[in-house]
Amino acid sequence: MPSAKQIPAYDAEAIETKWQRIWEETGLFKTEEDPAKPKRYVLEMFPYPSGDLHMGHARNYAMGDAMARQARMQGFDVLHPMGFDAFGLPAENAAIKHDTQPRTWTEKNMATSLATMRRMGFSYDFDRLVRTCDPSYYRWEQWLFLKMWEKGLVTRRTSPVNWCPSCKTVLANEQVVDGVCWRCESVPERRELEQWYLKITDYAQELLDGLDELTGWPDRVKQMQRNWIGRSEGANITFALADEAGKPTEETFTVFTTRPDTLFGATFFLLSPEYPGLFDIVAPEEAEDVKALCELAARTSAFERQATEREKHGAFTGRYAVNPVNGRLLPVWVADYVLTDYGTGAVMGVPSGDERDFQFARKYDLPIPPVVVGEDDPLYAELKDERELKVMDVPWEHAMAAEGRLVQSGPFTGLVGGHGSEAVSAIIAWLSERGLGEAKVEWRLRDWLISRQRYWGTPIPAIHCPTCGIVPVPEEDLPVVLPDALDLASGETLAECPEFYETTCPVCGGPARRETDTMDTFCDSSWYYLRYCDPHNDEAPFSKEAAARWMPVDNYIGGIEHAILHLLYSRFFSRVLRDLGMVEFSEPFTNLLCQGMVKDEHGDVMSKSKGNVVAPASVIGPYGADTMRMAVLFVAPPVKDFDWDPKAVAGCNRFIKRVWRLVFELAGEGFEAEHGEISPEELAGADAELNHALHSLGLRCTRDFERAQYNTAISAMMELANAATSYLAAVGEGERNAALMALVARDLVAILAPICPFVAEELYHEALGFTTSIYDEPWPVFDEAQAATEQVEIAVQLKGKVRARITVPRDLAKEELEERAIAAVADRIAGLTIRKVITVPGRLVNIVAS
RNA sequence: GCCCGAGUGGCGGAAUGGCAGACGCGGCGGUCUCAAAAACCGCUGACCGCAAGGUCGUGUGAGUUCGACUCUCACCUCGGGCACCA
Repeated sequence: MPSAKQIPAYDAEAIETKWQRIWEETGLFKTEEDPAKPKRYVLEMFPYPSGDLHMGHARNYAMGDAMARQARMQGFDVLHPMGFDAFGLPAENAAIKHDTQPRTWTEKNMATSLATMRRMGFSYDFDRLVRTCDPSYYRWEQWLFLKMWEKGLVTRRTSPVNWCPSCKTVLANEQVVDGVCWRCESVPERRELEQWYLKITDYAQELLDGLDELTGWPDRVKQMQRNWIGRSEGANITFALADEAGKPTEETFTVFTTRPDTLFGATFFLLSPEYPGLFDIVAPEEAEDVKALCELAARTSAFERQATEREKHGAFTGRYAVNPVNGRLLPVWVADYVLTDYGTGAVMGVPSGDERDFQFARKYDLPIPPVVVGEDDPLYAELKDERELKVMDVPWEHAMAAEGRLVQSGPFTGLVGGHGSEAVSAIIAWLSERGLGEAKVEWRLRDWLISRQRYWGTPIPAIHCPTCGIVPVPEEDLPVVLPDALDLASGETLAECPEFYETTCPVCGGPARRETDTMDTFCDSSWYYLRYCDPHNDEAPFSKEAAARWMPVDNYIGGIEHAILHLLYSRFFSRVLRDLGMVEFSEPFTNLLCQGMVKDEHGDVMSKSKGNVVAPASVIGPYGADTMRMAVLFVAPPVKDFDWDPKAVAGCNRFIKRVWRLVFELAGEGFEAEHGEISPEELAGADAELNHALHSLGLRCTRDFERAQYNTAISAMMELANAATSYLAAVGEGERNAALMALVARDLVAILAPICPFVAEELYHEALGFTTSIYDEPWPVFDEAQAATEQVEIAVQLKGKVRARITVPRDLAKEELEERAIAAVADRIAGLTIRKVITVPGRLVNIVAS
């Protein structure tokens, strides 16, 4: 018999401190490395240690921890590691500001963040902590760089780059967001610099194709990567420069176009202001104009120059190109809207087929002959019959159809044009036969610029020798250690630190200079997930066996802001490592969950400058970590943004306190003392109802865990608590089924455990009387058969509208069910003929009568 | 301009083509209390009705279906990605 046992008060802080200590002492969350168990690799994106963790981290890690803890209970060998993305510019800037060292600042922040992680009860295996600023880590990054170099994936070249004047370093293409530096929002300058690149473009097609296999990734992210990679199919077409007499010379230009079908509509020819050898072809009398235009382009920022609304500027070169398809002479112009680093830097001007060319033609009064007429054009019908129109007969107002039939296009007139159309193939074939062009694919993706002119990063392992050129640092000399104690506050850089850069050439032994650029921090985060598999290896970045055991990551969780940068770079690194024979897979992350942002009460992004940041500590203090964890998971589905709501937090705290009392009440003298055989078929009334609730809600909750829908998993727990509360209210103390109550109590605690670990562990011990950890308890088994009730409510519909509800035995025969349903609505269908009866067993009967 | 998402009560949000609004917040009423807080119980989409009950209702309009928040088409609004990329 359950006794009137005194229920202790719920003291979150005491409980949480206690279990945090015990879990650490017993090493409960060390990775087991038990090959008999199936593996599960649960990973949250590691933080940049810029201070303490914020709400976004708390939400991210609460999800990962729920996943890892549940997987463990389900019998998986779980790898759930954590680390720090510890190199980066904010540390250096903070060090300059406070006259300290980046390492000191970073160490302090890592310690603070670690304390918060422990306080939150995240079940990380801290023995595997990885910090990218440790030589034991970046040594292997330098090693990987050397391997890539050997493979020909590292290049050093001079090209126009984005230089951030405030960060005093170059930026990767991906790091210029909306025309400004992703970090400090200053406008980058365009500079011609020699820099280090990784040839990610070698993998462009594969990175694009691989997206189709990633069924566990959100479509949104895959779409963003597709946009970023930007594959365009078209053709390269050769145009010859004309001589004085208008005859083709030996000098040619190649243009890339996605619309070769509009070739007959070309009326001018364009070169970019940076086109190599431009001034060799400019006619002397036009040189001044062209020069002015090039200077204007050089003065304009890259972002401004690429703004869609910007007015186009051009200058005539005084020369003509020959359209290979009809011999027409096209004036060659220089235009500032032509990009130098996409395609060939030369473009054919088709004003009727391209909005930009159209604007240009209107401004400089160039002809605009239509070549594609759309279906809705009045000319279209005429065209289908005649198949030919006189050149220049059609006014320019008919321009700008993306798809339609070709006009004024010689032998191709009448063909269907548009992207990937028959006209495109026909013209490419025609050009190919004559050696004037070929099909070509272009990419928006550029090679990854990885060198940074900053101190706090992984040194690039290269040496500049006056005799031998640029040579790699020999493997045995790794790591190239980043020196401590530069006087950053006075502006000292690696390039001014002879202790660092003075060295000898590994080839000739002569005096040489060490490379003083460091690597982009995104290199650090492109392979850290592999290091976790084998974090203490000092022979290799990781062993093949360890990678084979744990990779790929089964569940990767992090913010959408990494959709392009980090997630694309990591996919690239994985493929390189595969081609180096170090791993067997191509895709590093099987399932990806991008959690939404936590915003403030008014829907604004939390930021220090706005002063609207809610610190995790402000919730953990008054309510405890369990409440904090539940709140960030309950308020919204994982992928959605949510606005921080203190009321919702209080609601979660109320629920935890309710469960606390409820479990003590249900558990009686403890699980062992109370539990006994329960024969489901003998349960009746309230007992049967409670048992049904346990199994149906347990199933729902389990399924919601599996699809990472924590908000609905929690509501299933709440419903189970409600069912148990109703049971206690409805059944007198002497009538209660103690065994059933003990079972409900144990299972409720078990399903709560992944989300609220502290209170679950405490209840498991103190209310239910267990002595082992709840994380050694298997996930409860819920039974489909017991989830079903004997009586079911059936909706009776008339033509799809619910008109009555009847309660019948679950296994009632179809005929009888329909009979009863018809009887229930007899007065409504009196005088009508029943045309059809649709029955969905256990749910509804729909009667169609007229 | 191109490409993705998303529109459901006062709010956050639930619903394998089958009883819309689970669960929570808030609100209203009650129990307990000298009182308040806490806790607990009940009600809570809109409109009509004393009530039984009825009508309407998932951004708008059409369609498919016995039946549509769910599928199809068009449109509106919001959010996101790409963008002088030829």
